[in-house]
Formats: sequence, structure tokens, C-alpha cells
Amino acid sequence: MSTASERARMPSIRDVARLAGVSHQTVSRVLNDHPSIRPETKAKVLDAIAVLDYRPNLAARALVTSKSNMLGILAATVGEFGPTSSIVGIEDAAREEGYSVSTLNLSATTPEAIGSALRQLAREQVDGIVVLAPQVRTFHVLKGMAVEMPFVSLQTASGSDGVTLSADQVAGARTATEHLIGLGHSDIIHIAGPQDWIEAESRMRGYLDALREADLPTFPPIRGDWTADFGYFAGQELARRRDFTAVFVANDQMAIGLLHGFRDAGIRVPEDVSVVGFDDIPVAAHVAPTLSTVHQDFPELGRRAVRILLAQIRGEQVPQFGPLQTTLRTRESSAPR
Amino acid sequence: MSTASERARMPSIRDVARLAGVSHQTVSRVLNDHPSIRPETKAKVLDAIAVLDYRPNLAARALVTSKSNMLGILAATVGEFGPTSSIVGIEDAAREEGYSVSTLNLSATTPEAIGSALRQLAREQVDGIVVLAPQVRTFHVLKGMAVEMPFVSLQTASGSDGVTLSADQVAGARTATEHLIGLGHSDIIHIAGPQDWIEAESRMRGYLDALREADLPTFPPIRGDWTADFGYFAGQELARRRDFTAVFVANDQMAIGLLHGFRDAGIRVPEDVSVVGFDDIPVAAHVAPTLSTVHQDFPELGRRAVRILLAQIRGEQVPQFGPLQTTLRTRESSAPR
DNA sequence: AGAGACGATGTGACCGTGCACATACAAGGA
DNA sequence: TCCTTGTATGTGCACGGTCACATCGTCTCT
Repeated sequence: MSTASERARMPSIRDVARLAGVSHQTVSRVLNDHPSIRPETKAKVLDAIAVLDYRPNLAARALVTSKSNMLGILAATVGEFGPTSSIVGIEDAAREEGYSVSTLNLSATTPEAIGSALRQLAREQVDGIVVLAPQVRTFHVLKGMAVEMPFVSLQTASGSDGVTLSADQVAGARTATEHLIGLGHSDIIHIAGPQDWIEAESRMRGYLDALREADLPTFPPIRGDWTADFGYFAGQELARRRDFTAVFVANDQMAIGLLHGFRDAGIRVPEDVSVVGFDDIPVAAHVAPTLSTVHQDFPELGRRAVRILLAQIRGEQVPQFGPLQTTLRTRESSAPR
Repeated sequence: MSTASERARMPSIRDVARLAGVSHQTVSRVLNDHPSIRPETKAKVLDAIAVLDYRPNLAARALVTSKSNMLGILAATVGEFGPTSSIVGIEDAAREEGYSVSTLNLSATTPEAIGSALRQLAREQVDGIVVLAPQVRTFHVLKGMAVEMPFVSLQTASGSDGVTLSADQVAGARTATEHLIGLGHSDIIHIAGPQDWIEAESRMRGYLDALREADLPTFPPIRGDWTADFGYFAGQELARRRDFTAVFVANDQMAIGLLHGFRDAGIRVPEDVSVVGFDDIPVAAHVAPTLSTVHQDFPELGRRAVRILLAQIRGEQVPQFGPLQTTLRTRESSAPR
């Protein structure tokens, strides 16, 4: 009876070496594609590997090389649709390149919390970090921490010197606003995201740019918190003032809440007021009225982030991507004046 | 000039020992809360740790203990709201217990893909796996693979013998259906999820149970794919037959699409037809009409999964949770007949 | 008082890799 | 022919922890 003794130890590089009749170092060379290996020898080793069902021990490798082949994701998003979609792209791209991914969700964005999160990821010896912390504050903390580790932020802060990338939020917001202007609206309100979110600022800037260029009046933006609930309250508040005919909302959730608020207040969309959102979440095409919005490719954003990060890690030329295009999806909620 | 020499090596356990004037083993004992350490000695060591800003090397620890303090998440969800929310709960709970989390997204659910994903996680030496692979098929593959690793599935398959848990989908679906019955509806249609999804089956069963119990006719369920787009098509199709007055939809996305389809077909909700969804996604409260649905606490589900998994890993008594309660949220889309 | 038990600490080996260096042999140039 | 150069492989150690065992002193029981 060949009962496995206690805890069958996994085969190691030396077991493979013994079976193949070579030294453990030769096995290591085969595993790492070292050039100076005779094809014949290589075949013997690969055979032995197959026979033993050998798998390299990543912990041991990480110990000796100080590289873990693992990327960290630092996420400070409350479960927004966009960032979540990007994470999928990040993971896929990372796995493709042979990296695994360790995700860390930030509950608070205090400098302390960010610091401890970064330390945690450092302890795990991740080789690089993708930051999905859209708050301006987070960004500053990161820069100030003198992280000794390559990292990429999915958001571009104005005047940032680190390597970052993002869909062109400003252009997207500008397109959306220009769309409303093109429909004949001249009094356009903006419901923005929280003050310290980078995207919120970018989208607001796009809105302001478009209005300024068209010589139209701007309104002080209303600061929201991304949630549909806030959009609803905003809709009820806005119903009191009727000095506008269109609203550009910084994300779809708030826009959908806004539609609800308007509906309850007796304001018809798009007859009385046109509404345009941002993100193109899956239900945007199905709410009533269907929501005009700005589409962006979140997973692709994540994939690009990984490519940039890996180039940084490997010391290769960092690829320069053009800004990721956003697309306006025109639907029922925006109509000519 | 105190330029860092080449690559400043991180302080190791022996550096700490030297500074504290003890042996490296004593430091190790302090780190692992060994009982036999004099408070005085412990203080010295902790001081040295603080001075050197020492952090244990997780790879080294993993190498010698064959434990990584890392959990794996095997996700086979296309980005559904529910599973994604659960992942957040999983990560939080895991971090709290000192475990990090490595997520792996499955693109396909073929046995080969699942197998290679499991091997990948095994290579990373995760101590246990949380499976979010709601497809029945995945579940069978997992059982058949004789995984030598603790794992928990977030979904309960009928007659499963592994450790699993889940919100009580059947009860939730039953409550939703009973709600419609209570409103006076007797012809209630069900739009289900894909055939091999565990949740889809559970929700359908709850629907069937409620109808059978009330001695009402059942209809062959319509098989959807969870997407809002499908819901829209279903709405247009259903508009042709008018042999029903209520629809219970297996998730909110499809329900919202259905509302859209009905709207386009001239069917009024809830005047002509009542609709109830499932999941209570954030916009459900704001679409037109606002959507009655079944709320469930996804993050809590993830947290429970982690507790069960850790108990399994540590060889402790596995906690028995009662089924997670679901709550019916009654809104505009369901009304008396 | 002597022996055993226990508490507090130290010593050395080992986990599975990769790296630096050594070695052996073949090929090529002076 | 001898030395240099390059290719293919082997040897020993280091990485940073934990584990098993040894050691030493103190306390307690007979």
C-alpha cells in the first residue's frame, strides 16, 4: 500500500534534476530560458518536469529574486461602475503577462489609511501598483510618500509628473456640453462629482471650456456624491429654479436620480429640460427616458495601465498611448430646445 | 554624503536581533507571540523593530511554512452587480484577518479554464479559495477536481456536500412572487437567468413554489442572460401575448430593460402589468417606474464566506450561519390588480 | 538535597530558488 | 602548439524566515 507519507512534499527543482540526470542549476536555466542549453538537455529536463508534475515555488523565487510577479491594485472607489470595470481589465492584462493581482480596497482616503495600504502592498512585495484612487488628495499623498515602487494612476491630475493615463474626460465632457449647445440650449447647468475627485474636476473643466468657447453663461456647479439618491434630491431642488433648459451630469447614476427627481417635480425630460450623463452604464440605454451619455472603455483603460506599469517595472520604454477616446451616445433625454 | 549603497537591503530578523542583543529566534518568537518571552526582552525587540522599521518578509515566511496568508478569489462573473459587491466584502474581511487577496477572473467556464485557474491559484500558494462561479457547471468541475485546498462557494447548489452558503434565494423569490399574488395577480410570468446559473435556478424554484402553493398556473419561464438588453427584447415579445398581469424578473438589470420594452410597446407599468426584480441595484429606486425588488446584502455574504473559509483553514469549528435574509422593497412597479 | 519540570533563550539546519563563480571541453587565432 | 574565447554545465552559497533540539537557570516535589 503506497500511502502518501504524512504530507507529500511537492517536487522541487532538485527532484527534477535528479530524474533528468543534470544539476539543479540546469533545471533552473531551462525554466528561465537561459540561452546556453543544449536542446537535447532541455528536452530531458522538460520530460522530467512533466513526469513529476513539477511547478516552481513562487515564494522561493520571490525570496531570492525580491520580485513577486504580482501587481497590487489600490482601489479607493465605493463600487462605482467605472473603476470596477477597469479592475477587470487590469486583472486580465496582468494575468496574460504572467502576473497575479492582489487587490486592496481602501475604506477611507486619509493619508494614514493610504500609507498603511501602501505598506501592506509593499510587504506583499508586489512589483508595482495600479492606483484607482480618483481623489486628488490620494494622489498627493502618493506623490509625497516617495514610494520606492513603480506605480500608475488611472487618473490624470493636472500638472502631474508621475506616469498616469486616463480617458480624455475633459474632451468627453466638452463633447457632451457641445451636444447640448448644438441642440440650441444656452442655459446649461452642471452637476459635478465630489470636489476632490479628479474625474469630477476634469468633467467640470470640459463643461466650462465648452460654455466659455460658445460665449454662454456658466452656473456654479452643484456638488454631488455620485449617487443616484443625490441626483434625486438635486432634481427636486432644481425644480424650484427654472433658469436652465439643460443639465450635464458628471455620471449616470446621478443623472438617473435626477430624472427621477424631475419626474416627481413634474418636469418633463426632454421636453422641458435635456439631460446628459457620463459613463454609459448598462442600464442607461433603458431608463425612461433613455439617457444620453458619454461612453468610455473602462477595461481598456485598465489594460493600458498594466502595459505602462510593466514597462516601468522591466525598465523598458514606457509606451505612450494617445488619450482614450470617449463616445457620445445620443438618446432620448437630450432634444432640441 | 550617505548615498544608499546600490540597493539598500531591507533589515532582516537578524539585524533586529543584533540591535536588540538577542538571537534571531527570539525575534521570531516576539513576532509570533510566543508565550515564553519575558516582557522586558519583548520590549527590547519591539524597540529594535521600530528603530529599523523592520517588516517581516512574507515570501520567506511562505517558503518555510508553506502558507501564504493569501486567499484566492475565483470569479466567473461578467461584472454583475451582486458578485462584484460580494468581492468587496471578501477583501475587507480577509484583510481584517491579516490575509491578502488575489483575484482571478475567469473568462470562460470550460473545465480546462477552471482547471488552469485553480492551478494558477495553487501555484501562488493561496491558503484557500472563495469561488464566485455561479454556474452549475463550474460547481461540478470544482467538486470533480478533488481540490486539495479549502474552498467556499458563494452559491449553494442543490444537494451539494461541500461547504457553501448563500442568501436564501428561494425564499426571496418566493416572497417576491407572494407579494404579486397578494396584490391580486394570478397570471404571473417569470423571466429567469441563464440555465446553468445556480441563482437562476433558485429564484425560479421560489417562483414556482409560491405559485404552486397558491394553486395558480405556472408559465414556462423565459430564459434570459441577465442583461438589460435582453429584458428589452423580452418586453417587446411579451407585449404580443397578454395572458399575464405580472412579471417576476430574476434580476434588476433585465427588469429595467423589461420596463423599457413595455414602455415602447405601450404597456403601462404598473397599471397594465406589475413588475418585480431581484438584487436591488442602486438605480432600482430611481428608474421609472421605481422598481419593486428583493434586496440582499452582498458584502455580508462575502464576509461570511471568508469566516467559513478561515475556520476551515485553521481547522476550527466551521461557523454555521443561518441563511442570509432577503428583504422585499416594494416600489411603484408593483400595484394591485 | 537531588531530580525532574518548566521557562527563557540560543544554535544550527532547512525550505526551494537564483546568482556568482568554477570547471570542462571545443573552436579559433597567433 | 599554446593561449584565448565561448559554450554548456556543475558547485556552493545566499535569500529571510521557522522548526527541532540543545542549553541553562529556577522552582517544586519527594
